Amino acid sequence: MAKSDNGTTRAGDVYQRLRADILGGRLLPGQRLKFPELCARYGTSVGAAREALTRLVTEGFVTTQSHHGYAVVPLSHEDLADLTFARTEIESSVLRLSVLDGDMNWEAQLVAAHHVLERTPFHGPGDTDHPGDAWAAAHKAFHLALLDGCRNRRLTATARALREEAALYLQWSVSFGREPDRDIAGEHRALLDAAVRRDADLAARLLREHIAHTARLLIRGATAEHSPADRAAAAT
Amino acid sequence: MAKSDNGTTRAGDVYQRLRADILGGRLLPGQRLKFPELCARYGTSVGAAREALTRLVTEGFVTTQSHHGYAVVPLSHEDLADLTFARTEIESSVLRLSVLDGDMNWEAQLVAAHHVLERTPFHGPGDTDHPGDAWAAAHKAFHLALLDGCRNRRLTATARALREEAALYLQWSVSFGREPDRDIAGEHRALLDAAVRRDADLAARLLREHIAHTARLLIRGATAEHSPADRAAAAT
DNA sequence: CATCCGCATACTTTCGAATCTTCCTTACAG
DNA sequence: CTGTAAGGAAGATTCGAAAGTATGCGGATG
Repeated sequence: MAKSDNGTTRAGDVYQRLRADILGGRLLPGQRLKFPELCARYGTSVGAAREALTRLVTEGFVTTQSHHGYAVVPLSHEDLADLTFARTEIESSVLRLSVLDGDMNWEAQLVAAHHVLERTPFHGPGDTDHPGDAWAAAHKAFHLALLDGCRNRRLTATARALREEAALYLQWSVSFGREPDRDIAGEHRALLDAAVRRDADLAARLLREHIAHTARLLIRGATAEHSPADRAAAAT
Repeated sequence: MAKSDNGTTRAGDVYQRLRADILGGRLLPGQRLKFPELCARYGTSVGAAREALTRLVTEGFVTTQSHHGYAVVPLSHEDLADLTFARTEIESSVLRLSVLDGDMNWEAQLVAAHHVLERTPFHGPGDTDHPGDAWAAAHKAFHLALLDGCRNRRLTATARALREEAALYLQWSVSFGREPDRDIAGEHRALLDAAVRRDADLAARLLREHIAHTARLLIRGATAEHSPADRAAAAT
């Protein structure tokens, strides 16, 4: 939303590192963020940490209560459902607009992103449960490319923000188990086809299903094993 | 989005007052917000002002660039079009969900809000151009009541945030001129009827038109007379 | 034995001067 | 006259200790 002044200021620096640590799973959901710890961890003063935290609060990665400090936002099935539903609504709307508004350059970038995604192996080396980093990056790039045709800054911004939040859940999903009968690559190809053929309604519908499908897997995985909240509590 | 800790902390207090001053038109769009001025105006220290500003940035009321300070967000026709389009998309979606999900209590609150709106005179005492404060409040309450049936926190939060942003444009619209053939009260009544009759699609369509209609008036008024940006620049 | 009160501790919040960056003015050379 | 560089002023950012607030523990009381 706001093109924050990252990198050039101390506070912006801490903000980025803190954000990366939360999204990267190095800080656990629900974990309290105390100033003494933060200052030691990032080698800054209280003021800088405070500013970084207030930004993360408005982005939904951190919660706060007066005089009770800050904490990484806790994960819950309920919240995942809320987030997923919001995403299906907004992302599909934005995609529809994207397909209607997108110019040829958008199409080209989209095809390019899909090309990369298609040729990137799903699994990282060794791990057969989680998707590899390379695939995750290509996947994200493809979906952002899908939305990029939409001319409306506010809509694309909210869609992207929700996607970032969803990344938190992906990080903490115990098992990103693949359904045997699911064909993720096929879903992406179908999305690409609908977009290039300018079938906005079909594209929107496909995206709704795509998101809902992934969310179902996450919820099932989290329910089957320990919930993220449990793990966080245990590790604290 | 975040239930910020207003009121209980110093920074939260400044945040609220600053926000009210921007929305109330006491701070001009595009105006720079320098720390010495702010500290004098609100009787606080640099730190508190800074935190308030960072929050307003993420809400879209203030902009910032590294080492270049903060400023009230500048208004423009382009941005108004962007905002209006985002609102038609999101508010209509949320209203559809609201009509589908809302329970009897929601219905009751909605009817109550409409009752108040219907009996509040449009014009304040004297002024025949701008709507009166009482009407504006009732109008806002009615529209919020419309959206309140939606169970999804994120969607309702974004819809409300966009409405707040729109309030900024309303504040600075030179002439909220009424079209002779427009029947605002009738539009509201139609919205209420569709909602109570649970016709989600009709309600959504009516709301789209309602928002677009109002925005057209704003744009026309702003184009006819001085643009808000001009006035802000002149007054600076 | 359970409950309540007060104290000690840890943490959050606040402050404003010191530091650093940027922008504007002015002087100088080409 | 134009373009460039140095100096100065204005303002943004940073720091960390002081002040304020909650939490948890221990002892006293019913």
